[in-house]
Amino acid sequence: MGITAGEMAQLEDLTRMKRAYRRGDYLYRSGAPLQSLYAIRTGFIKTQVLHEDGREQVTGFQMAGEIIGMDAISNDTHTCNAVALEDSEVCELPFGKLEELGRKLPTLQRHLHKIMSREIVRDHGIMLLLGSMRAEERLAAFLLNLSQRFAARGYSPSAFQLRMTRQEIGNYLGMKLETVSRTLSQFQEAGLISVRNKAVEILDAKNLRAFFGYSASSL
Amino acid sequence: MGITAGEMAQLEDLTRMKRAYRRGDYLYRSGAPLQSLYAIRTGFIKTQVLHEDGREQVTGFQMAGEIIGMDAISNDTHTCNAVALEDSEVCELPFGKLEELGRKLPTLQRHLHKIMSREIVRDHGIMLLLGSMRAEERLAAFLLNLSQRFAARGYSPSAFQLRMTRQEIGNYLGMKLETVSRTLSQFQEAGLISVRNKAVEILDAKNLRAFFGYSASSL
DNA sequence: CGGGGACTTGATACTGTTCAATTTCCGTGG
DNA sequence: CCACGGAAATTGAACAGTATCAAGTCCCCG
Repeated sequence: MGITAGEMAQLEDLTRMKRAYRRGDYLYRSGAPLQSLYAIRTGFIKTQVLHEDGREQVTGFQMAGEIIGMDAISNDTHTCNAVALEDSEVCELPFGKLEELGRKLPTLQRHLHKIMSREIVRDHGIMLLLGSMRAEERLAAFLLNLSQRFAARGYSPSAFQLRMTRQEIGNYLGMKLETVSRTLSQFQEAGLISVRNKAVEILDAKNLRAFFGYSASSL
Repeated sequence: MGITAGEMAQLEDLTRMKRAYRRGDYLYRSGAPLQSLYAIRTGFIKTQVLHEDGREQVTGFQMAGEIIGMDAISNDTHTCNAVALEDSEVCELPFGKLEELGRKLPTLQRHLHKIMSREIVRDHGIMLLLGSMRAEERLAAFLLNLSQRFAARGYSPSAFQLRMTRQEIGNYLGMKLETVSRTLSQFQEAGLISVRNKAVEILDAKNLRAFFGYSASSL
């Protein structure tokens, strides 16, 4: 690929600036100028857009290995908030350097493009979910998506802790917290899952999956 | 910016491959390999994602000056369909060349990044709309967004033709075609708009805007 | 260990869907 | 160019899915 030692060093430099955030801390806020993209190392982050009238929409829950902040490239200004849902470690990737280095390293360039594209595809999946699924289906999709992402990181796909409140889940999925709670209880009664507060166990992934047609791949 | 004559020529080459599509033609289909991005010159395109169970979701209506196809970068495969809603002219921009040229022309590179980011921001706006607005608000937002985009292209912001059916509008906005129809009639009775089939006139943008808090900027 | 937020559950209200019946529009073929 | 036929749109009535309001419990943070 023609990566020189100097370039390699630059790339390493990019990932060295790790920073710790406490639960509730903001990585960035809507309106802040674009400085960096943020690569999550550990922890859990939520992103949310705000509406002038006070409404807000959670646009995603991000975990280790995921990169956020790309909304800011469009106008050199962040258009959403990013908040730590638990204590987290995050790498700041100065976007200017990323672009510059991308010009020298086609692999890096391509990688950046794929990451942005993946976000677009994910968003389309959520539009499908919000636009055409019922509450049960949305929640089933949500749980299976979490399950899959935990599995991909070496954690149990069947037992995990929710890092967000019912309110935040509901906001993300376009439903009220009471509906989230009721639907979780309903899944539990049906023997599909077991819930106790934030501890969730998926008992019957197959039938849970049946709730919304098929795979939870693109959330 | 240090653009050489040769590079300039390459850039021009990119935009030369214009192609005509008839109403109903597909620019690309879900599953097709990534070849190009598509810059719309004239006409109207809709993009839609498909779900295994047959459900589909319109993810956008695109018009002159807008670029689509970025969903395909993630996996080198398109994840949605793009269909011409009327006869249209579209430039194909071979993505490989775009990336290559981006390495030489920082301005082009930055431009591509902004376009992808803009799509992400737009999608977040739609998530907000789908997740937290009522039918009236969604439709008002939709009409004002169209109005604004027509205005930006030198057309009347107050009188225009819808290029899509009630079904397609409803699918995009997460509601049924009957609800779209009813809500349009309701807006008309309230003196906010005038509708006759696909011909829409916005009579009272101010009060229409009041329906959903504020600006239609990010749709 | 105290208190406030998070969660659960029930009863009721309401928005939007579904089903159905017409009407209108528009593209196609004669 | 007109007539035809199927698609698109409108409108009504009954129904379903969620939201809303409310009360009470549980958890966990400081």
